[in-house]
Amino acid sequence: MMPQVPPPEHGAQAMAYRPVSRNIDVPKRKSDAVEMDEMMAAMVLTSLSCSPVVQSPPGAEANFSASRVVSGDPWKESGDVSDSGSSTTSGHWSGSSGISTPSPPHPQASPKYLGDAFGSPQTDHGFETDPDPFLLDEPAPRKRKNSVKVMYKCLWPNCGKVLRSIVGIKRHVKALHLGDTVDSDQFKREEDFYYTEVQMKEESAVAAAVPSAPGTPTVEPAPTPRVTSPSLATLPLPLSKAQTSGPEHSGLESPLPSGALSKSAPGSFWHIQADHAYQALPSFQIPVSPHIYTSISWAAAPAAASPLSPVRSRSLSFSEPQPPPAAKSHLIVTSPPRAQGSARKARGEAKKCRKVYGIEHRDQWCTACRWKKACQRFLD
DNA sequence: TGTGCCGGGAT
DNA sequence: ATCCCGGCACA
Repeated sequence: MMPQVPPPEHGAQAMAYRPVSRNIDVPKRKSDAVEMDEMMAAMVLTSLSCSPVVQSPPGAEANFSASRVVSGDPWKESGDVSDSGSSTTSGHWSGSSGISTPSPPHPQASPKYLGDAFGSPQTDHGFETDPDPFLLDEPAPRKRKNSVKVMYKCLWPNCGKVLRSIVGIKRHVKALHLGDTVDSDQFKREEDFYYTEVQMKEESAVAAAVPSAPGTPTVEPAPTPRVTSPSLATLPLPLSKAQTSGPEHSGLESPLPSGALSKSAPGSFWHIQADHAYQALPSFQIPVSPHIYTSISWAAAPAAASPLSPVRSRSLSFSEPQPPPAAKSHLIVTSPPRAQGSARKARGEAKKCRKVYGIEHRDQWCTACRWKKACQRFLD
């Protein structure tokens, strides 16, 4: 897990990682204002029609930030885009990422995607829906009914695919019909000729969109202006999440939204609050790690444990001594049949402050240890 | 015997 | 609430 120093030749790619720069990026590529407007309209529409609930789902987010992942700061990104408590829903993260993770390392749009479009004509009953993540769980109730939504229909013979976003449709055209020569300048704008704008009622649009949602682990966000490397879209999320704690991002940490901090708080944060775990929330100092293990990484672990662990252990090196999941589950299993009525806690195996720091460094102990209370730093 | 920590006292 | 310690249970 090397720090993703942006290799020079990929500079352009890595630059488009965040919404901000995206906006900057777009106008640069689109010279005429009209198209720009369409673009903006599409984006506005999509964002409007997307409730926070929709945005937060990791699946969407995961894919969404695909290109940004390159920049190696997905955690923060997630905070940016939707700071709704995604950390508690970590299960989702793992789940969806688990599905999308095993991305074939092909630099093309996912093979199945292509295969579908070409191989099975039946997919084009005129309404194959936008495989963009928004519809993943677009909560219909949130929609403003009767509002008209602009959709984009592919005009390619026998295709008729309808997408919500202009970007999506362009991408579709490019990827499927023009061949994935996305970067070549000659096709740069050609895709514009292969789609048309369609106005449809929000409701029907949704109806069209939703059905495809459940089964398909889709891989692409509508408003992604970057078409360059579809494969990126399948980057495993947990991985990126794990990266957050890595020192390699330390430079980016300062602008972190506080929300993200409190939830994910990469190492840099908790040792600021050196010690009062005992009375204060343990989540700020070292004890945080166990919580992270259980609530986040743990959930993600089954699917992506191995890639995670190295990073994790590095960032959480303080709590290294304890083997997270094993210890936890063990605890759960054994605790119910707790020893004879005594409320006394079975002595933990984990090292405690005393052992770790020694009596001579008592000042480094956690407060609990200093007060002869149950250690809060090295929980069992 | 050293250690972890409960229970409770002092401030 | 914070700090401290006697004393017990455990390894």
